[in-house]
Amino acid sequence: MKPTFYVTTPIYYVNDVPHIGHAYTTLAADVLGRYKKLMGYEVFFLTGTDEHGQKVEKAANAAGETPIELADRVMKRFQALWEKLDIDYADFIRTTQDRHKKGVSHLFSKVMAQGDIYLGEYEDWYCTPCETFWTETQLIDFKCPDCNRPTEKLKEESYFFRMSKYQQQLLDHIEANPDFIQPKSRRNEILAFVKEGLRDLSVSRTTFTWGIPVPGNDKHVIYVWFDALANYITALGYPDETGNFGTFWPVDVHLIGKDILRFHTVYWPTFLMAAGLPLPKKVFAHGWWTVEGQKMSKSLQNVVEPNMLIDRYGVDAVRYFLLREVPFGLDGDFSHAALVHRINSDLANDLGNLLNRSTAMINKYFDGIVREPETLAEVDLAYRDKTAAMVSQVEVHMEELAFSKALQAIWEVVSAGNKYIDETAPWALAKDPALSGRLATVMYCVLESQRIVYVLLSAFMPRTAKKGLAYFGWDKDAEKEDLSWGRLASGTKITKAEPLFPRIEEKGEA
RNA sequence: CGCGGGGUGGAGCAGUCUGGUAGCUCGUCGGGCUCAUAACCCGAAGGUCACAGGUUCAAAUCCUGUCCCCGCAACCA
Repeated sequence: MKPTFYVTTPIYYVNDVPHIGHAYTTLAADVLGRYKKLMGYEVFFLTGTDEHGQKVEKAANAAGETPIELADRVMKRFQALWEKLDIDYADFIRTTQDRHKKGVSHLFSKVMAQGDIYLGEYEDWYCTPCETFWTETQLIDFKCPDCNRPTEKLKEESYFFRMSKYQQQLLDHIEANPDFIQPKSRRNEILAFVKEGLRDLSVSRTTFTWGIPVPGNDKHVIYVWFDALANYITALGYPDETGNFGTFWPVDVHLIGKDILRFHTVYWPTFLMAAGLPLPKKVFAHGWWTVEGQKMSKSLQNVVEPNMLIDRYGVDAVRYFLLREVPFGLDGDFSHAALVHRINSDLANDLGNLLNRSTAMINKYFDGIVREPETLAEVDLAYRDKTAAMVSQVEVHMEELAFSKALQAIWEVVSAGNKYIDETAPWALAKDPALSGRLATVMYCVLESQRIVYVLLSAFMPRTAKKGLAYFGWDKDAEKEDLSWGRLASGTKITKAEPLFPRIEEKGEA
């Protein structure tokens, strides 16, 4: 039986339209999923949309539509983007779907039945025009931090989740599982946070209706985070614990942005503990993108729109850039200049040009026919070993979700290929017919190394990899076995490659 | 003194745990090659490793203090 791998993105809130941040998380999940699939895993990759809550209700009212109309509309924009980004997800869950609502109700009832959800009330400061509750510490001069108008103290009936009860158990779990929360800096943050003490959490609202009703009390809707987080199991069929739930839970990794770390590493695990379910194996919080050095914000009008990027630069260039430019987990800066630079230098000059020069040579010297290599010389062996080492390095880096390092490891072999050509100087060998066997060997090595590069790249840049592999006679999906040296068959006819990534003339500013 | 991370050639980073020629990518300059998308390969210049003390034969690396930057600090999807 195949090993399994379950990876998720957050479900995106339909109050916002897709931007580069959403694309980033989803892309990372896609690459990880594709890589695991390549390595022989049965992969379940889940994404979706979060469609309940007061903000959606309000936004819909403002737009003169119903909440579900708004959700339908925005949800399609997410799906369209994922298609354009070549995102290969297995399931797309919406919190308004029946399967989800049933699962959430079940989870809520179960936790309540055992006494970990109780009815109480909380008292906070309410801003009537904003219809929002604020804690005392959030107020500025006892005025609403949003609109600066006076607030009044109001009591609201609410269901509470006994989160405090799970504080120690959660601490123990985090301490016993160093990889549970990554990167390490985030783990430390959460550890400090939990140590300060967990309060019980309000898990219902009565100020709006767009949500899943609390079982047995229609006046309340379930708190959006309780609702949203449960998607990770309802999509697997929970509460039915056979089927996908049995196969894929606990999840291998939840990929998230750093803004929602606490929900995933405090709330969600304690909900699961209360429900008696296993905890996620890993939660990884990646960083934020700034744009041209500035914080991305609607008011600055600098929100990067992924559709436009893809149209302008191509999907694989965007995929490559986002994962190569910045270590996963750290913040990074997006700029057109940096993107163009990556395309020209890494994709056109290094990767693309290597394919061109080598396919050009084999056509010039051997009419494009791959010949059986002779015994490998030292320089060939070093190159072959470096290629093999790359495969295991990529494995190590992918295990740590170090996408940038994985790509660097691949590019070391691409560079080694360019250097190898320089050192072996095939054009010199070609002048002496007696060296034809040697020339064939050099050609074989330079092509075979690249073939393996493209097999690995199939996780990162599926279209480019497909095009590249086609030159080596690969028309099927690459598999793990294709990563070993020597699978390029002699007799294969190789045509001269078209440029994979044409250089982009600089100065093309936004 | 709330907790945590960080300040290294023009830019972005590694190295700090386990002291001992300061490394990588990009940029700049010079050279080589000609198979290739004016691409590729080689070499050079450039840093008192935030600042001030201390420990040591020896400190970017350990200790103390100072300055500066950035996360987190509970109901926010």
